[in-house]
Parts: sequence; C-alpha cells; structure tokens
Amino acid sequence: MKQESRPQTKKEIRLENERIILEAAEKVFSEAGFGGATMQLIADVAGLPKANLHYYFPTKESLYRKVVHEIFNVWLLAADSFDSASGPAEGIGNYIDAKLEISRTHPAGSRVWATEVMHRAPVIQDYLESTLVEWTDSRIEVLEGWIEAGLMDPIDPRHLLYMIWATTQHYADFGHQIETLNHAKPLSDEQWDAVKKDVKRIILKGIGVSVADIADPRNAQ
Amino acid sequence: MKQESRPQTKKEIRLENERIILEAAEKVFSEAGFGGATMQLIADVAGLPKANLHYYFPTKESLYRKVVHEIFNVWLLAADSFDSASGPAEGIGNYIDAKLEISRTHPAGSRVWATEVMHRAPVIQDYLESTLVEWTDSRIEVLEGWIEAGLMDPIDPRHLLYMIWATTQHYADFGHQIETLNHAKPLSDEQWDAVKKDVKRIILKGIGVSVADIADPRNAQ
DNA sequence: CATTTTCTTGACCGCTTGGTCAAGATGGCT
DNA sequence: AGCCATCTTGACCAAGCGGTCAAGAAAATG
Repeated sequence: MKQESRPQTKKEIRLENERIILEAAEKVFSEAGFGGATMQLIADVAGLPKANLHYYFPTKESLYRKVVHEIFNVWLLAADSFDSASGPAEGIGNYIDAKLEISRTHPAGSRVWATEVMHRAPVIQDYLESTLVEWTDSRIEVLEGWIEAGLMDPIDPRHLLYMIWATTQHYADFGHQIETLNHAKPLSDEQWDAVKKDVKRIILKGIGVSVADIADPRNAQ
Repeated sequence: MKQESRPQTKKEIRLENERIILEAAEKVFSEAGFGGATMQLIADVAGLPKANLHYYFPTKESLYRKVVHEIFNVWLLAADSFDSASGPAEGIGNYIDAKLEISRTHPAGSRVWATEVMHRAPVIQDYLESTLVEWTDSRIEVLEGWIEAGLMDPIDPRHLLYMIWATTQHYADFGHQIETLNHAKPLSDEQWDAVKKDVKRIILKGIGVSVADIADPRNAQ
C-alpha cells in the first residue's frame, strides 16, 4: 500500500503516512470490528511497521476514532441534496441517489459506522447527541413543511428517514449478503441503476409523490 | 443470571446451563462483536466460571456458531406470514409486522446476525449460500406470481425484499441511534404500532397495493 | 450402599495483544 | 558542513486471551 519512497518533505511524509494508515485501518476495522482488528494487521495492510502506527496514532482507539469521524463527515455531505431542493420528488430522490452512491463507493466506511452504532456508539455517542440530532431535527422540519404544503402524504418524517437510511445503507452494510444472493457477483453498474430507480420509485410513490415527477428529466442527476 | 440451585436432574442441569450461557453469549456478542467478546465476560454475565463454559461449548467459535444458528431459525419463522397469504397486502403486510416484532423482542440476535454478515459471514457463509438462497428464490417466485396477476407493480422482487429486511432490521440494529433520536427513550408500544403502520403504508402503497386493502380488518393481526 | 458417569472449578499454560523504548536514519535549517 | 527535530524500526514487556487439566462434588445406576 505504501507508494514509492522518493525524498519527501516532513509534511508530505506525515500526510501520506496518516492517509495510508487511515485507509488500511478503515478496511481492517470494517472487516473485523474494533475488537477483532489488530494493530499488527493494520500495519501489514499499510505496509509499515507496527511501531510506526503508534508514532502517528498513540493508541488503537485514537486511530479508530479518527476513522469514524472521517466517515461521519462523508455522511453529512450527502445532506446537501436535501437542502437545495424545491420539493420532495427532487429532494428525497436526490438524497436517495447520493446515499446509494456512498454505499457503492464507500462501503467499508458505512460498515464501520454501523458496527459502532450497533455496539451502542461507545466512541461517538457525543456526535449522535449533538450533530446527528440537530441534522435530523432540521430535515424533519423540511419534511413537515412539504406535508403541510400537500406535497406528500402525512407520515411521520422520522419513519421515512429511517427507511431511507436503512435501505440505502443496507446495500453497503449487507453487501456481502446481496452479493451472495446475486450469484456471488458484485452488482453491476446497470444493477445499481436499477436499484436507485426501484428504491426511489417505491419510497416516493409510497409517500404520495407522483411517479410522473420522478420520471421528469429535470430531476434526474 | 443463574437461578436457584435446587436439586435437578442431569438433563435439566444441561438444558438450563446451555440456555443461560447462550443468552449471556448473545448479549455479549451483540455488544462487542466476536473479536471484542471474551469468554470471561460471557462467563461473568452467565454467572458461571469460565471453565464451565468450555465444558458445554468446547470453543468460543462453537458457542458463537450456536448463537448465530438460533437467530437464523427465528428469522426463517417469520416467513410463514408470507406463505399462507392470499395476496401482497396480506402477505407482505404480515411479513413486515412479524419482522418488526422480532426487531422489538430480539434485537440482540439481529445485531449478532448483522455483525456476522458485515464481516463477510466467516462462520455462516454456508447457510447464506444454501438456506438463504433457497428461501429467497422461493419468495421471489411468489412475488413474481403476484406481479403477473396484476396484484402489485412490476418492481424487482429482490429490491423489495432488501427494503423490507433493511427497514425492519434497522429498528433492531440501529436501535441505539433511534433511541438517541427519540429523546434518549426506547420506543413506546404506541410508537412501535405507528412504525408498523407507516412502514406497511409506505411500502404497500409504493408497490401499488391499495391502502384500502391494508385497512381491511380481515388483514389485521 | 458402592460404583460409575456427569458436572464444577481454581489454577495453570502458551500465545497474542496493545503499547514502549532506545538507537539509528533522514530531512530541515543556518 | 554541522546540529537539531522528526521519523523509523526491531526488540521487548506486562496483561489478557482462549483453552486445558486434574481433583473434587453431585447425581445416576444397580
């Protein structure tokens, strides 16, 4: 995983090694969990001696914490689709597309996050209570506005958000199961497109947003 | 966790201790993952000496395997709702109810399963490839039959199944996150009922099954 | 009651773990 | 060049791990 070793400045060395270590750590943590992962294995994947990891990240937990925080930021970025939208067809549709795209390109990160939350979030509980609560409350307001404007059915916005999170992240977290059920092959580009189409169709139609709006090319991305 | 110790037959002792150990193991595995769990901690939760665990379950992996297999059977039972149904409103509606009920009463088991699959199913891959594939293929046939009969929209049955699995299991696997977003309180009975109602409503309406059918008291359970 | 089988348990073992350290290598700076 | 700060690494350590074992307690058997 380590690249060529031509002379570098100290800053470059630091940044590159931190990146190498974080990528290796994300991969190993996602495959083995915090407890099952070992610093030795992360070091092997990174192509560095174990002692070098402890030079950049003093403890296993500090390394893990950094990995989880990086993922958290990726999650939040997907919310942009929501904010700039004029209505549910566009806003929710784009949000589903963005979250499914993250599941496709960043599955390891999604699995680390899922494991962390399933284990009662020992490392990032403060983030759940502050940032996530604020984010959720603000989107709920948007959804409630759309409901009051008659743009979608009056369902509990939380139940809708949970369904979107669950379904989109499922394709990352349970990717192995999906792959097994797909004749042991990863989803093709065409299959991913079909997933996006069906997920948007079921959810949008399910909350009373007409399918015509979905098919509208203005809302394609 | 160990109950009173009045005289018992060998058979009773064996059954009771296996049960105590399995329940403790499910709890500990679900909170720490396979790697993070320790036999000592399971022993402490069970209220038995560690050596006693190894008398009933020779290795940590054999204990874990038993826990996962038990959960797998619970999952399969929920499928009964599917088979005895006359159409999608009843079949899918009851299936969603059954799976949400498992998430409510058996969240630890769901989390162990999720962790196992996320880590590429090192222990139960054979089950995925045999039993799960067969189960899925057979339900897909049922769904395709309903589609051909015009009882629901022509969507890929896999995408529907994944959405149901993802959404229902989310309430167990991410229960901690949901609780945090619910003002740090577990969902009340009324909230669980509302979840069941909304999830069924969105999904059934989303696949073109009329809501009137859902409200039909004949389909209530 | 005597004997056998099953169950219980503290002590123990080899091994791996996260983490330390000190000596050396390398780039930065004047 | 020479000195300092940063980076690298093999060797090492205490702690905790999964698993073993042998001796004793308790139930089954006849």
